Amino acid sequence: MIEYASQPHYLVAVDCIVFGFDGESLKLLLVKRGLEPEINKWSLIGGFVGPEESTDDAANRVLKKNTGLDGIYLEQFKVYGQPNRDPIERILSVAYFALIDINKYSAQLNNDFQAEWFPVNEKPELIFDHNTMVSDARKRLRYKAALHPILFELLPKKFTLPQLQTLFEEVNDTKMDTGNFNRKMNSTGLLVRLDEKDKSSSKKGAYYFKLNHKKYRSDFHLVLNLMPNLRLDI
Amino acid sequence: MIEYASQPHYLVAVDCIVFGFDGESLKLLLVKRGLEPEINKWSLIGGFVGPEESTDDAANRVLKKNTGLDGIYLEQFKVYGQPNRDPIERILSVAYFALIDINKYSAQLNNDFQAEWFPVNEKPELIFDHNTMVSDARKRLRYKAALHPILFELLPKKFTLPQLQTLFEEVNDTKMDTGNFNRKMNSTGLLVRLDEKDKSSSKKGAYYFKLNHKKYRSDFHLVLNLMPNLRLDI
DNA sequence: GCAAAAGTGTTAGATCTACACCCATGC
DNA sequence: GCATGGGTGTAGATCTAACACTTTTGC
Repeated sequence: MIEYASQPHYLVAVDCIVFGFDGESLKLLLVKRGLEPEINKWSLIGGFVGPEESTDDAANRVLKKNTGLDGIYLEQFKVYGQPNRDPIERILSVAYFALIDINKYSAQLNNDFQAEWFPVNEKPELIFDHNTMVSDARKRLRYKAALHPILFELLPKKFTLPQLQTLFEEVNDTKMDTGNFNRKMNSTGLLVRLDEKDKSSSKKGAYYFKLNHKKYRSDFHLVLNLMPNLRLDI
Repeated sequence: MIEYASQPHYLVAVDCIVFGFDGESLKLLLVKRGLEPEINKWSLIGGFVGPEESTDDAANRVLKKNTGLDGIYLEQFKVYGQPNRDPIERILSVAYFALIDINKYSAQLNNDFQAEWFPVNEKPELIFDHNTMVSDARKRLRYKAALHPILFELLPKKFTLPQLQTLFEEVNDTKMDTGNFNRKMNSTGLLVRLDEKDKSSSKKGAYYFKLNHKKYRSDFHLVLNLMPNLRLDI
């Protein structure tokens, strides 16, 4: 007869792949690890799951501690459960990806914690299986972003169509046709054009848009066809 | 300074939502639970994760034990990590959904284990949060099946277009236009028509098809548009 | 005026949807 | 011959991809 008491118990952690976007490239928030083994090496933001909290709670707590932010877009995407993924002791890690508005929060991040933003294609080597986690998270982000408008979570309140297109191109590692992109975005009803223009990157200037939050909430689960020729790994 | 030793350890389990299809309705494989608490109540197939195995290994082992089958289509989809989900002690559960060909394996299942197939809409109440798991698994199956040809995993070697359509309709809880469905399926290149017909459900008979395995493997990650007007929860 | 980025228009082709219509066969 | 489920055809609407074109404005 199987009983609970005779079964092995394990450490359980959460790790967060935190994405940001600075208008040019997709970025990743990494921290210098604060405990042995591999102390002071780059790692994902993570921590152990406490006895009174769910894994979601733990991920939010860890993010809050490292970024000062509440209410971040957070999505659990995979458990890493290989018995030997940590050299000291078995730890199961529940991985989350997080999307944050980099502009809003960068000041706090860089001062209060040993956190640093890296362009996603120029990240340092990470500890353990964190490199795999990042790779998996990028795939998952790509998948979700092709079907749902989650990338708006990465943008500031005001943004331009060229910025939005760059973001899509970064996430999908591809180039898109501007005409078709604009038409598609405008047809979703998710964008509200403002009168103001951003002239920082062109003479003509690009209109600022804001998100139609009502439409965003109501149509979030509607599957859009945001990327042509979609081929997705996961 | 945080150290591993001072952190809490938890039980970790896997639970499998096993789907089957008998040609008419989508089914769920459930077992009578074999340990306290809630012994002899209906539950998902599950078990504790052993010290030397990954969670994937554990899911495969548990499935093998309960179904006699190797090489089942298996996909991890969520961790259930609420601290109080089990009344005795905290257990984190890694949930997998599995797709199996019901015809091939039903004999073994029903004899050797206390396993039973239930139509997915007529399942009994399950223990703990297993009802939520089933509901989440159905959503995830729906999502994936709308974009990738995974439902073939549920079908026998030979199947007809009407059967396939019924399966899609069951999974998505909707009705589809036969003409459009057939055209779409044939255009994927995934089907190979056989000479034989199934006359069991009509006078004219429906051609049997088999899966083009090569195409299935090569195009698996290509995102198809298998369902119109898609709205997906997860 | 010219260069450069933003944004609009156009067009051929593909796909989608709804629905009408033929097919094969057991009774 | 007719009912029944299987399967095909078709026309209009919609969507797509590619690319040419216009707009704006700092220099």
